[in-house]
Amino acid sequence: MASPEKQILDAAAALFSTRGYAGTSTRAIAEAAGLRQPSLYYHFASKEEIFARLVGHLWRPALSYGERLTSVDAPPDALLYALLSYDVEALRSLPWRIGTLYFAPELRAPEFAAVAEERVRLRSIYREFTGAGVAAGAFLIDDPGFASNLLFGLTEGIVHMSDIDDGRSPSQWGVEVADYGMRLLAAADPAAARSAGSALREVQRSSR
Amino acid sequence: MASPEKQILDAAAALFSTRGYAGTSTRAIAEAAGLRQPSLYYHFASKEEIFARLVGHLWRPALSYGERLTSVDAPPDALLYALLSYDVEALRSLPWRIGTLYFAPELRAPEFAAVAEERVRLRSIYREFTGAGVAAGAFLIDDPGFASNLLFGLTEGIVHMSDIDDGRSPSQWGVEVADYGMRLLAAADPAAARSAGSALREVQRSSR
DNA sequence: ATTATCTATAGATCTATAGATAATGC
DNA sequence: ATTATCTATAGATCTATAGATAATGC
Repeated sequence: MASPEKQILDAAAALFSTRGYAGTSTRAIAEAAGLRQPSLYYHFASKEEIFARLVGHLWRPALSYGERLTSVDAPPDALLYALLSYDVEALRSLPWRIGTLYFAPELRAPEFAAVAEERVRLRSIYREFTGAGVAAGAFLIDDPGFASNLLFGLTEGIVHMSDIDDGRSPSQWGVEVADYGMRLLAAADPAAARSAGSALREVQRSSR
Repeated sequence: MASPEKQILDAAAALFSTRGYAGTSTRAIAEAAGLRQPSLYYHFASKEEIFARLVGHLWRPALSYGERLTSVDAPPDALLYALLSYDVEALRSLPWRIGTLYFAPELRAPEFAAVAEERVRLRSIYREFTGAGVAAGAFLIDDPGFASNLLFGLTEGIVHMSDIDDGRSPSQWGVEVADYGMRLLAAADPAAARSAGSALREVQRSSR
């Protein structure tokens, strides 16, 4: 039997992501977790704290990985491939439809400025790798700012495809979306980006 | 001076899209529209009716256009180019950040099944044109189902870029995203798709 | 008479706290 | 004594209705 905290967080994740934060009552969370409404407050100080526990680190894994990649000596197309595939795999691995909380209006509130800032930093890493790739002639497009925004938007759009459950595993989603990303950027040598990018992923995986 | 209905809808659009449906009170809407809370009910039967007026037709323009395109005799890459550019232009033309309501959890409620179904139909048109393009050798990818989902996700991701206001007009957004869409699909002849697709847009525009 | 607003308020929530209770561990 | 729950409830909302009021148009 899972701990009460975990049961509360699971119930809240399911409810917040289907009905939204404001549309979910503490009573609904509690009952889904098998408790009475006031018992939540023994484990969490407030409804907002429950939400913060769920969304406080949404971008963290991809951001950490991206930041580590910035100090790796590898071609920019490989770096971007690795980041894209990691990011998408992480999104597809999220439990419930928790990724849809990326777009919860409450996340834009001042209390969650830190979360929003992590998103901005991740986007800027996409931008950096795209720009470096264009400069190096690895991506044959001419507007890295616009293209990297589209690419970032594409990854965020992934969370709305959680209703699509073809048989693909999260890691297959990662590499396939990364392949399409290389097409979108008109990669000069997508096969090289793929193999070098996948190699960077392996390094990541084994260093855990 | 705009009509009270319009002022209410404008206020509600701004509030719903920044705070969400459940997070917006009828009092907040009324006061933003310059009325007292109960006066809303002279114009609308319920809070939900206000929401329905805003989101009831979100996918309609693109869907209508897409359905008209299905009976046009043109190469599939041109059809897809036209649909993509139209869709994105329409999204970038929405007032406020109303497009973010595409993802409001309330839209998944049974009352809005008709809206959700329009989205599904639009997605299936994307799918149809993509499949036809692959069959005709116009798109050099091998999984039209997956690719068209990504493409559709990309357009939906556009609404989250409403904070990005580079100088581009909605129609520039349309053609540029369509250009990137052709890359994503590995179009065999993107320039042809662009010129034929743009021509289809012109026909559309002038027949209004 | 109709239109468009208002004040007042009913009735249903909702979050969070107070304080009782039972079980566990020293 | 501490831990984890419970019942009861305070106090603040929130949606929607009732019914008064003022202005407009026949």
